Amino acid sequence: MSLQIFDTLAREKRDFQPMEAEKIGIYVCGMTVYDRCHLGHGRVMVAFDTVVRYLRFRGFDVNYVRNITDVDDKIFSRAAERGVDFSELTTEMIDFMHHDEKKLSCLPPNLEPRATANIQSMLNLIDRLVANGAAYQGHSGDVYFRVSAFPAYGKLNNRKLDDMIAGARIVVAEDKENSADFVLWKSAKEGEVAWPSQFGPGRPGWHIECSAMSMNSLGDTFDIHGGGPDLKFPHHENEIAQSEAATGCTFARYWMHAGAVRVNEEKMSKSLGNFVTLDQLFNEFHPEVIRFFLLQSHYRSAISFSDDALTQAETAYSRLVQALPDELTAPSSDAIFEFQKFMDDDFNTPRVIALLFELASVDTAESASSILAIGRVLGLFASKKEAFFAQQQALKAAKSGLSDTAIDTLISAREKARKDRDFTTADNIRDDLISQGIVLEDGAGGTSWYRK
RNA sequence: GGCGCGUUGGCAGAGUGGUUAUGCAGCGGAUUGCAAAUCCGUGGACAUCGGUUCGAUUCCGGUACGCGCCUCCA
Repeated sequence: MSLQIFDTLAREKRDFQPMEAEKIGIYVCGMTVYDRCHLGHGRVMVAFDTVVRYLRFRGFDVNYVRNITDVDDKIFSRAAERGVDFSELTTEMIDFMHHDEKKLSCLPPNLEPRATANIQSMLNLIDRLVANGAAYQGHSGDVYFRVSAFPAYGKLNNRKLDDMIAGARIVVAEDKENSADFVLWKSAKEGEVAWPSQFGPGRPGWHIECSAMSMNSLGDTFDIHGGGPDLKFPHHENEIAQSEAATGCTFARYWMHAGAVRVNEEKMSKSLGNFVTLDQLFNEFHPEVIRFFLLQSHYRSAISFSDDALTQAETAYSRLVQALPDELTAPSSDAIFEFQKFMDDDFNTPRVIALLFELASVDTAESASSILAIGRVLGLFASKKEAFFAQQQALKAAKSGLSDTAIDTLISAREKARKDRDFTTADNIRDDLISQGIVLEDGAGGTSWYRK
């Protein structure tokens, strides 16, 4: 069986053949650290974490690199607003990011190169581009990539240069030769954060860091390059241009892009202001539920976020957790085979989740272990059954107006009424509790309750 | 204007040229003082028009609607 990956550049599923038989290099564009991560970031984290986990399950030695963009105008202006040094802001946001991804059960990348630590590599790369005519310095001191020097420009996005210029909404800087040329090095104005360079003091353009850092860590050509949907253009197109113009080699062999997260039919984004941060979500839902919610859709399709959708996911996921075994024994080889078949088809996690439910309807130790074994490859079931439900209940208790002791008191009163065969009173108490999210269960050993 | 994607049952969401996706919700039953949970069972779908085909939700083409990118955004 071969693994198929949808390659954005080829615009179709391709058999995955790594450069080396056992080793895979994957580079994912990470966060610009000036604010908290939102669900869209979470989706990219979870999507590529799942890809990496599965490739490792498949026996590959995966070198997962994800950069941190800690040089950026938004960072500088946010830091200035707060009156702090920009590195203070980025350090704080990086901590938050690590905290968030850990909660989502994302494994840390093997390497997290930071732009600030790689300025010299970027300058070296720009040097090569200037030397071979693919870049030039304008009168303003800014250094630009010369798009006309790279005939394949637009190949990732299936765009022609002429079309792009016609529809361009960008203001053309006077010292660009071509409006599609993009900046590699921005010269610093008075008071701006700057690094010294052969082009004068300044800061790198947005795209160059990923070319420099990916080639640094994985080589001129590597297997997979991934990122969020909004990076396809211009970021990844420009990465290809500047990397391939410098090296003459194919840059990334497979391109993977996650789908957007939507809110009310619109993309969740910083500019629309319709985002919800992961941190906010963690106050409402167990992080495993959020991961499950993301995995319920295929990584490439758009996913609509709503409280209701997450609540549905919570119900569904809880049922799977309920079906987990106390300890892992041998899973069903048929189930593992099916799992691999679905995942080999461009990481079809929704189909795998359907399989988990099919397994959950079979009440055997083998199928219960299959659920756990398969789910773990997807990064699910990080908490044990009891811990999961306890954490979930704690989350709900924090939002509830009723304390545990108040509930216990009401339940005792109801018990007394039931003993007296006063079912009207007993049912009134129960209905009252249900309206406050407390569900009672009368079992053989007495009444238990949980928060819904 | 250019490039691209989507439209599946109440909702979410896979997939397939002829056969049950799956989940949530609903309905019926078992169970229960009544419930809840659980278990069993069950109805319900492929935007629209045309083409190819013995047969299309699935392939091809048109239309409508929605969305994304072309500007910072994962």
